[in-house]
Amino acid sequence: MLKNNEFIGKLRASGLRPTKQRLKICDVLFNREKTFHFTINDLAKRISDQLNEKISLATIYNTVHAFKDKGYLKEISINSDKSYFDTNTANHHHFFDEDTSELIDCSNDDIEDINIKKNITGKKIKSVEVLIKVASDNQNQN
Amino acid sequence: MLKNNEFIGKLRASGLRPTKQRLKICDVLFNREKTFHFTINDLAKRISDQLNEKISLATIYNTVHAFKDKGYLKEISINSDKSYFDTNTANHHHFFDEDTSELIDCSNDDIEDINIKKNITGKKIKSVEVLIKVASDNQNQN
DNA sequence: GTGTGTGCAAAAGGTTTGCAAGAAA
DNA sequence: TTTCTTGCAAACCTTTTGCACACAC
Repeated sequence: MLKNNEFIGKLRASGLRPTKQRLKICDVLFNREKTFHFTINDLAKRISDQLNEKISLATIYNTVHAFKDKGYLKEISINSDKSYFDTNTANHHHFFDEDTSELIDCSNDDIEDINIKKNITGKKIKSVEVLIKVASDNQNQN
Repeated sequence: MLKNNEFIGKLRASGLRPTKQRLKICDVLFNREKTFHFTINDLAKRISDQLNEKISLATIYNTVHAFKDKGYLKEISINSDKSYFDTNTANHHHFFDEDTSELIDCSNDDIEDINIKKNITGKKIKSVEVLIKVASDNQNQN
């Protein structure tokens, strides 16, 4: 259970001023036990529901991007439409439930090592992400 | 090297009328040796460059979605912004070059089998996609 | 002729930007 | 006081939609 002081320290250490808005966003994002998967809209909704307060969308976008750049959030690739973020920045994979558009973590231990035999000249592998799309048995494939 | 007649047959077989526009799009998409990775914009640009002709964006979107639904194209998940499509509909994976935003095929043979030990109750796996992000050695990680 | 497809322009959704006012250092 | 941050509204980009006209059958 993280506290405001810890957030302030973390923000300062990253060169980000600990503003009221950023601390609120920290509270919603990181003051929890389980990983949080969200879109910007989810986050905005949580902020207004949970804190009964509004933070401008522009600020939320700013902050989420700043947090992502600083490595506190991870962006996840799902089919187009919107961006998904993840408070779990460890190396891991995802299930995407097509019925509900929900993301579920899949730890590295749940997938056997991925061994890539091909490589691209002059390029270095930055990340390997596995996305497993699931749906109820009677749904169509994407 | 596919010909117009083959396209007409394929379209008919899928319940799609072989219109002038669809045949042009087929020509750009499938009349080639190598896999083609594209965004809608890429495709629109190719059409106007290569055929010196314009097809309305709405029609291009319609057609690409129809082709995807019929299984002639595959949609690929990259970080948000726009949709990428692939003329290679076989089961395979991708490298994404962060420097150039280019996609490169990675055949199934280039990756050892992916063994998923976890499963989601009541859900069936629809697809497993591996995205390997690469960049020049001196680039930042995403 | 009937039903499908096309193209335009407008709308919609998510995201970014410019800028003035406000808060942190 | 200087610099960074916020918030609004407008702009932007990709994608979708409504509708009249055109084309395939």
